[in-house]
Amino acid sequence: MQNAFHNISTNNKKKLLSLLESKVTHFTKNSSILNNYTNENIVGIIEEGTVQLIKTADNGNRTIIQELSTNEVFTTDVNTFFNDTDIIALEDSKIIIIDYDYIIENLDNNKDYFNQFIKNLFVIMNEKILEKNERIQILTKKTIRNKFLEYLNLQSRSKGSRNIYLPYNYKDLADYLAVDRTALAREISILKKEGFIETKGKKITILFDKKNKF
Amino acid sequence: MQNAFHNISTNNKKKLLSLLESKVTHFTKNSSILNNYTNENIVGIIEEGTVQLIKTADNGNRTIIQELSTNEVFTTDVNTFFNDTDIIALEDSKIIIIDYDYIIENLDNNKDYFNQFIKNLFVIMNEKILEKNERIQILTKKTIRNKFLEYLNLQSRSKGSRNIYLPYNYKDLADYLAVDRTALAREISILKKEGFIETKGKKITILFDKKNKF
DNA sequence: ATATTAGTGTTGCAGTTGCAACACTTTACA
DNA sequence: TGTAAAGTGTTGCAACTGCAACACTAATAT
Repeated sequence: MQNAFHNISTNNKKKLLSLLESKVTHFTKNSSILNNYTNENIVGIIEEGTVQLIKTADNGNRTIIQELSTNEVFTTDVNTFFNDTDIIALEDSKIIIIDYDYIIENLDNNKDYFNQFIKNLFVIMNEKILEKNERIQILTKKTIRNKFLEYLNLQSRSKGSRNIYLPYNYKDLADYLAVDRTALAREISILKKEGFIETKGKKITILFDKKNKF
Repeated sequence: MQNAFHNISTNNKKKLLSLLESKVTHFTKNSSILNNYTNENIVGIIEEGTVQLIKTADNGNRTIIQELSTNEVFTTDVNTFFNDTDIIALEDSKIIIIDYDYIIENLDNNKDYFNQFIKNLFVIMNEKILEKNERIQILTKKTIRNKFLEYLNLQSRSKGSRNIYLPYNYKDLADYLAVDRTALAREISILKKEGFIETKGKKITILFDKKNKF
């Protein structure tokens, strides 16, 4: 994921943040970031710490949608988040909060560092769109088996390898695929018995796959 | 959805498109747009006609992910689309094709019309992200009932009304929720019997909803 | 006006999934 | 180091869902 301040000097970063009237806000561990900005669209950039986008299910289970660290960006929208969704600081964090409208208003600006920042945000937004497309592509598959295989396909494709290293644990994978963890374990077990895949901890190897001609 | 040429005069639009070395390409009915751009990231803007983002399921069923008309924007990525996804012209269409990289490269440019264009694209990209977040929020619900109720909640919330007018038919709604049409019909039928909702054609009325205190 | 096609609603059934309960392993940390 | 907490794998079962088959209605075209 692109860094929002890629190719921007520390000095210019300061100028930029002052131009955008951004505020660096401290959030203590486990505090809610979203609660403070329910009436405006903001762009948040993690300066220090870790932040999690969390959704609380009907039964009270909380699942992590996304985890963001230093220099990563999140955007919020008044209409998107409510009730069951929140953004919380996983540890004490410093977050740069920018009013979305300030960015739009400053687009006429012709300062070098601002243009670089916009360029970066552009790349980041595009990345986010494509990332979400991928997730939707997976979620629209109708069985756990197909969701999981689609996940493997996309990973394998983007890495150009039949070996996939899970970036998180199986519990989180189940959350990402929006399925029950134990049901996923069952399907993975079946796929192994069928000789489709091999697993060793978080390494999954696709043995063969007719669809993608492995 | 924001128009990509919002607040840009016809004359400046021409200058802009020439600056970005965009090409207006004609696509005949049912022809594939994506096939022609497998090796580059493009931004497409519909000048005339209608375009559909189509996904072909394992069983051969084709479902429409998105339908775009005049002035609407789509972006593609080399890594995102393959095999089962395509963008096709629903009717003879003129499409403005811009190389994604050209937009990025021109961000240093300080022409008014270019800044306005970037501003528009920015708004569009943000809209798309939030739209996709909504869909993901729905798709991660585990039952048809909950997917449908989440859809109703989001619609009702954004319109500020208990009356929801489906923008498409029940078949397409099922596709959007990624569930079987007849199974959705069954759930809707149950919700009606339970007195949760009332339907009259494409108008759905939420009668009461504990969660959102109607 | 009528034939054809597209959309809608119902239901049985088989296959899939969530959930609960459990055993076991790994990790975190006092 | 030992103990609690977190993660993993298995299985039975009830609930949910996709699919097929069907009837009916609405829209469209000739």
